Amino acid sequence: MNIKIKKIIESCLQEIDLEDEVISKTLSSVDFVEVQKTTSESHGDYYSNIAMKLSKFLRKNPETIAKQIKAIILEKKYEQIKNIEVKKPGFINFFIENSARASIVTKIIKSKNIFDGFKSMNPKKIHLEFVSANPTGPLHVGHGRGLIYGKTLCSILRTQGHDVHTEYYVNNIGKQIDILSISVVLSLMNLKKPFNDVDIYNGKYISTIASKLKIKYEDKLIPLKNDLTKKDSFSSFLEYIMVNLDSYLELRNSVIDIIIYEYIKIDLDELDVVFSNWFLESELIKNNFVYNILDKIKDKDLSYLKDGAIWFKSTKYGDDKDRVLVRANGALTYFATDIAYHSIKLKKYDQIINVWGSDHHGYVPRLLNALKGIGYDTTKISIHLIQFANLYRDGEKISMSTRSGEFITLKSLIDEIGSDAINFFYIDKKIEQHLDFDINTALSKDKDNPVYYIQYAHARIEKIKSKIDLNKLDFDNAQLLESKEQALLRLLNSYEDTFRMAINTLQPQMITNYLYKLSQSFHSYYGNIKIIDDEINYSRVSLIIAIQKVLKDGLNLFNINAPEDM
RNA sequence: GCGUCUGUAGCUCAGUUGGAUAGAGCAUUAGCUUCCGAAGCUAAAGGUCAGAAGUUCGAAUCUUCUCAGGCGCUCCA
Repeated sequence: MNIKIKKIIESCLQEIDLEDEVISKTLSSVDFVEVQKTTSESHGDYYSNIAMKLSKFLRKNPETIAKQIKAIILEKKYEQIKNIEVKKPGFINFFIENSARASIVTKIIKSKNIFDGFKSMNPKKIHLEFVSANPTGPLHVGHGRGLIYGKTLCSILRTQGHDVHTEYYVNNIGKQIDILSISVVLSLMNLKKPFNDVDIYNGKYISTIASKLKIKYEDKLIPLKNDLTKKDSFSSFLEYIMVNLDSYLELRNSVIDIIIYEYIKIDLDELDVVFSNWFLESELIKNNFVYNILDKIKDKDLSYLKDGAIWFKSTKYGDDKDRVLVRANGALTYFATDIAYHSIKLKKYDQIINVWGSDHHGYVPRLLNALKGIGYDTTKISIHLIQFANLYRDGEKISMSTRSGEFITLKSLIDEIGSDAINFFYIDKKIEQHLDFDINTALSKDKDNPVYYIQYAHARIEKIKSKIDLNKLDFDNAQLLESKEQALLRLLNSYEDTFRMAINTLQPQMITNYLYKLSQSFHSYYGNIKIIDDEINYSRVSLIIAIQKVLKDGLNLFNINAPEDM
């Protein structure tokens, strides 16, 4: 409808005597004529600010221009336009006919899925990486936000018809993994020992993993115990193990496998998250890929050798200092393998999206500059940085440190509040916004809890449907003249604009906010207007069926249940 | 110190990309059950959009500065 009005205005402008110069300056730009939904009923359904924009060029009062435009449009008598008003600075407000407004009801009811109209004109091959938590323990609540946001992006992008490949990047090598493995070793040897250079992991899962590996490794470790007791730094301990336990690498891989298959994947299953691929960081080294990339960097004169390490010249791009690619001990940094990983993605995909914690933000320019330096088009990469989420219970903030083992696992949170609440609350705020996640709210069964409130609207409508004969369904907009009905129709008419904006800008919270508003409007309607009275008003039934459909398809986009009874 | 994100009602947050009188929920106050699910509805009250300057017909939104908070500034990942 707003496109129709836009066209009407455009054709109307032809009739105003604009100078050629003005025409070329204005009409040539596609979006010069703007038509938008009004925020208040008293301003009609749509408005345009065209008169204000033109006043600059015409050097005329915007209000007189607006009146001129109004007169021309009214003269032509468009059937869907009921009235036009000109307000204060020069707004032109359009009031459309009830029939035009109400047509959205049948349109929604007839549609298969309300998101069907959102297909992209040019579907892309998109690589979407999210979670990618280090396999050093089960997922905890701190991973939840990135996880849910990532999977929601996936749904949204697939709704648009993109070919989305989801990937979990597994950091299965590096210092943290050694710390983890040694933590298990210590548990296997029943050795409690603080190191002076690093904190070990000591969550309950460490001993669980140790018990699984006991039979295989205990005998091999016992002979080493005497010597190991004397090592009081982590590095010397690790070195001794690597020299004297020839199956250390095997043990390390077993630990990672257990964590991935018996913890992380189980947690992901609970939330119906399935990755297209699990990409192992070690694969980048196995086939020499990283070293080829390092050669490329060297060829571009972007790296140098100093103190036994290879450094990337990131100061050249404004970084505070240069950054290490290969450590003096020959080990690759995360930075080095990540450059390689992204170069693979860049070769195979049209667009790359990484969902990362905002604590990585300082790292982003470094990575992009390295990739740009060796000739890649980094505009294909977008990195979504997620701010931290804090959990609250009974008004108290719950701490979550992985290392101490005192964290709350994601699984225990799912068990407590259910996946619907998880799926909702983690995306209900803008990602740049710090998120306070209140467990009490998620558990409450009233208006305090938006998930419940939306689901309740859905269930209420279902209940009404169950009481009537749906074969008699009929729709006549003349039956919907109550102000609350008009408000609902206005809201339904805005779903396409809202959802399109949400989808194009990848902001799911715009959709959840809309669903909440729609539910609110419905509950108010329900509380004040009888739908089943002595006589059933089937137009009203049609209206609420349309509402229910929007609620259902909206909830389903986020993998949230739309219960028929609760 | 440098970088980055944030600052909107007592609290938690929206705000359709620069539009008209800034909106919800919670909390507070006052109402509504012979009636489709009260898990709800109807009201009231609550604001210097952190502050200042600028851009323009028009700013919570854009620019600059100041203040406050989170995060980052490892040969960690």
